[in-house]
Amino acid sequence: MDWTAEAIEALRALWAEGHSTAEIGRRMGISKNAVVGKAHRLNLPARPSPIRRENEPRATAAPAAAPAAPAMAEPVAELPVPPLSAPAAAPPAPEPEPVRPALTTLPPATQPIAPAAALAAPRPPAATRRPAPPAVVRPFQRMGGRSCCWPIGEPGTPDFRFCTGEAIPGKPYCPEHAAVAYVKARDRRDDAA
DNA sequence: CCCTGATTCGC
DNA sequence: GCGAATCAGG
Repeated sequence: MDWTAEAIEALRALWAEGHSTAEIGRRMGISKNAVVGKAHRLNLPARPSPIRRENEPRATAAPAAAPAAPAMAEPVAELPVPPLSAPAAAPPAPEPEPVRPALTTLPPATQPIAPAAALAAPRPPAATRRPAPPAVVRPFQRMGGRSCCWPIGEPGTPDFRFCTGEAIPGKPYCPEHAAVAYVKARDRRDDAA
């Protein structure tokens, strides 16, 4: 996994939303260990672990001087509520038709390119008009948020659909898919062609 | 068994 | 820094 800024952003976003590490791993196409490991390294707030590792053989040191736990407020992970900032403006954005990753043509710098990581992930169809997504919508979805453009499933098949996630403002994909869709220019330098 | 997250440690 | 292996609880 190459932890691009986008990937980290996606990890943070999913982590903050309370998804399980395995789930995040699934969504990002990486292992849960990778997720946990990275989250840990990023010092992301640990979530309630099912286990407890305090009976470590080293506590015996000087428990006496134990710093009386300063009434810590409970870590009520309060979701930062996505800034729906743009009050009335919510730019309808005339649908710039985000150039669907054309593997053959290499746009300049940071263009959405085919999910490189998508070697095992959904492949963006050449060009697909966005049909109304299935009636099934995740409760997370908020109004005003534009849906993620990431195609899921084989285009043309009955179960084909688009990701129902909320796209990052200014981007056509939700955080996790943006992580896969956008690759730093220098990173795809040579594997591009 | 399945799941969960945390830590360790070779790379 | 990374993440598989491992641990440990549900």
